[in-house]
Order: sequence, then C-alpha cells, then structure tokens
Amino acid sequence: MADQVVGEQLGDIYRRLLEYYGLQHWWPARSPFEVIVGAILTQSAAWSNVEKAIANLREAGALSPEVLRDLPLTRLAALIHPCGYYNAKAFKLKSLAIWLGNHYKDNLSRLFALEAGKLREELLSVHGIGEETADSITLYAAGKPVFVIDAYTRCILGRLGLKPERDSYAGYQAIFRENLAADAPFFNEYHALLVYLGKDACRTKPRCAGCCLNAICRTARGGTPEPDKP
DNA sequence: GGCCAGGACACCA
DNA sequence: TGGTGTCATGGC
Repeated sequence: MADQVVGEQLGDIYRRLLEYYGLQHWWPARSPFEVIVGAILTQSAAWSNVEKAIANLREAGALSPEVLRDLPLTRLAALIHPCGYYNAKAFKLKSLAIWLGNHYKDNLSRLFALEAGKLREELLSVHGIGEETADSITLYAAGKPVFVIDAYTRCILGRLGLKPERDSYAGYQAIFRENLAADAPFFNEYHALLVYLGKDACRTKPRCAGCCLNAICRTARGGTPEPDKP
C-alpha cells in the first residue's frame, strides 16, 4: 500500500473522529508532573479510578517529586489504592521521584529540554515506565510529537486493515510517524480520539458509536471492520 | 459473580 | 525472542 494512501486514510479517520467526538484537549491534568503520575497510575486501570487516586494525592499534598520521595511506601500505596495494583504502582512512583531528583534535581524543564528520542530513552530507564507510558509523557507532558500506541490504537488499526508487518509497538508507531506530519497538538488530539473510539468500538459489546468505526471503514478502505478477537 | 479498564515487569523455555 | 503469570481495584 502506498504511503500516500495510508496518509490519506489516517487523515480521513482523524477528520471523522474529530467531527464525531469533538476536541478532547488531553491530558486531563493540572500540571506536567500530574501528567506523569497519571500516566503511571492509568496503566491497566480505568481512568475513573485513577482520578480518585490523584485526588487523594492532591489532598495529601503529594503531587510533587519531593513529597513522593519522602512518603512511606505503605502510605503512598494507601493513597493510590483506588486505581489498583497499588503496591506495584507505589514503587513505580517512588522510583520515578528518586530518579527525577538524582538526575534532574526535580526540574522537569531540564528533562523536557532533551530531544524527543533522548527523552524517551531516559524515561524508559525508569522502573515502571514502558514504551506507552514514556510516549504519553513525551507527548502530553513535554509536548513533543511522538504518537502514543495503546491497546485501542492497535485494535483500531487492525480492524482498519492497517496492522503493521511487525506486530510490535514500534511497528504501529511507524505507521503514524511515516505517514503523518510530526505535530504534537495533532498527535495529542488524534490519540485521544482513538481512545474514545476504542472505548466505543473495541469492546466485545460495541455501543452505538461502533457505527462511527463502520463509517470510517467504509470510506477509508471500502470495507467493514474485522470482528474483535478476544 | 464475571468481565474489563488509556501496562510493565519478571521469569522461563 | 516470545509467551505467561503477576500485580488489584471499582464500575457495570
């Protein structure tokens, strides 16, 4: 498939999603550090539960690396209890806060001054930050143009017949990088819209907005979405 | 009562 | 290198 065609498909999908869902203005956070915390807490968790955990952290005045570092692990785990995996995630937040202090003196501006590739590499060195979380931070907190690949994005691309040859994070990410202009606000909205579409169309019991995916498929490749696989 | 949600890591073959 | 088990709550 010619790259130009894929680019046009991706552009068409974006326009239709924007028309259907409207601007999302992600990430839902009050500060870049809160974006980072949220990106870790939302790992395999419903955002509604993450919001409760973040509210607890805010109320405890713990939404800063300095305070997180000094907070006992058990206390931190109790605060983030609602979002699940609280012991594992407490350790991840601790690791992040310690790393940020040791390497960047808690200065996010210094961290975000790094070139996107280097920033990603740095973030991946932190325990608990994998590819998706690193890219979420790079895009939504640092404002650099990398495309976030999550389970919804994989599902949607697969159903649109755009699954990469190499079924890997890098494979999916290359589809966006190689066929769209690198633009952070655009990638920001696009990924947010894919998540909303995914919530509606990638579940076993698609709700009404599944028709949105069908409409996208009809015009994008003249076909219909493939059924979800468990 | 079962299923699922904006993953990452350790371990093993 | 790829597959599997583990971490765990809250809403529907």
